[in-house]
Amino acid sequence: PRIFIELARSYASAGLLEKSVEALKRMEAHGCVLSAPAYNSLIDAFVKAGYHQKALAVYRVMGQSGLRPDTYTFNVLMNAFKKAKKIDSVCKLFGEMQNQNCTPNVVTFSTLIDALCKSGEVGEAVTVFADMKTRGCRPNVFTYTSIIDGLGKAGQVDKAFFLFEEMGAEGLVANRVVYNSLIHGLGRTCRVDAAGKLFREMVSKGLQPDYVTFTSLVYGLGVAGRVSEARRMFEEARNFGCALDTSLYNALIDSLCKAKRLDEAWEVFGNLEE
RNA sequence: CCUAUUUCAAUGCG
Repeated sequence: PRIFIELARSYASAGLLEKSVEALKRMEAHGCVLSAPAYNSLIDAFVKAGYHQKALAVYRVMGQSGLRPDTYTFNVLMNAFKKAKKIDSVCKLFGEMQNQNCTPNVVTFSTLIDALCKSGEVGEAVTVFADMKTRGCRPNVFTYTSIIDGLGKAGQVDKAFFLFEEMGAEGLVANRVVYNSLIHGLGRTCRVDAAGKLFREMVSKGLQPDYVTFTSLVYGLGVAGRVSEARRMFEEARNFGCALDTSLYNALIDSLCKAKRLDEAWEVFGNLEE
């Protein structure tokens, strides 16, 4: 079945609906069972390629062939509409799956929470977050990252911090992405010292900071007007063996320009061209 | 773009 799914996914990434479904169905002629996971995989491939409508079309084909959509199916579709910024459709699907006695799992809740955060409804996200707990679904690191990021972007860094600590108390191990989210949130609100402290903390735990980490730190220092430190942090990235990404240069040049240190900005810009 | 993935979700830049 593996081969047919892979072939179907290839067609999907090229946006070919008919061909992909045909490839998937072909497995039955070869004695394989065409199951829900196979359809889910194909739907996901269309979502990843940005074809939300075609993903939905496959979902309908699935229903017509008598297969019940499962939790994964709904998760993939909710993610599709989240990416398309159709928050109403995400919520609708969430309700729909429960009408069909399909149980939401931690991915379902995480996706919903992330969708709400990204559409500016952080309050709603917090409600859902509390909801999932009372329904016996434990948030994981993905869930926490979404809500921490959402709160940070909404300027509610203190709440974000609170949840970060709650996460640790729940026995979940913070990874690089959570740290990055919180550091970014702190940087936006000029709380660079707290951001720096977290940076050291993540390093001491053996986590490898990446270009996202450093971009957030440099950007935060720049916004706070602490340009020399921004320059030093940029060098720090080099010391950590972090690839000097364009976004990192961007953050530094931005900081220098804001501080009217244009000569230095040009100089850095010159390094970028090589 | 970057990243990631072979059934699903999280951080960056433009």
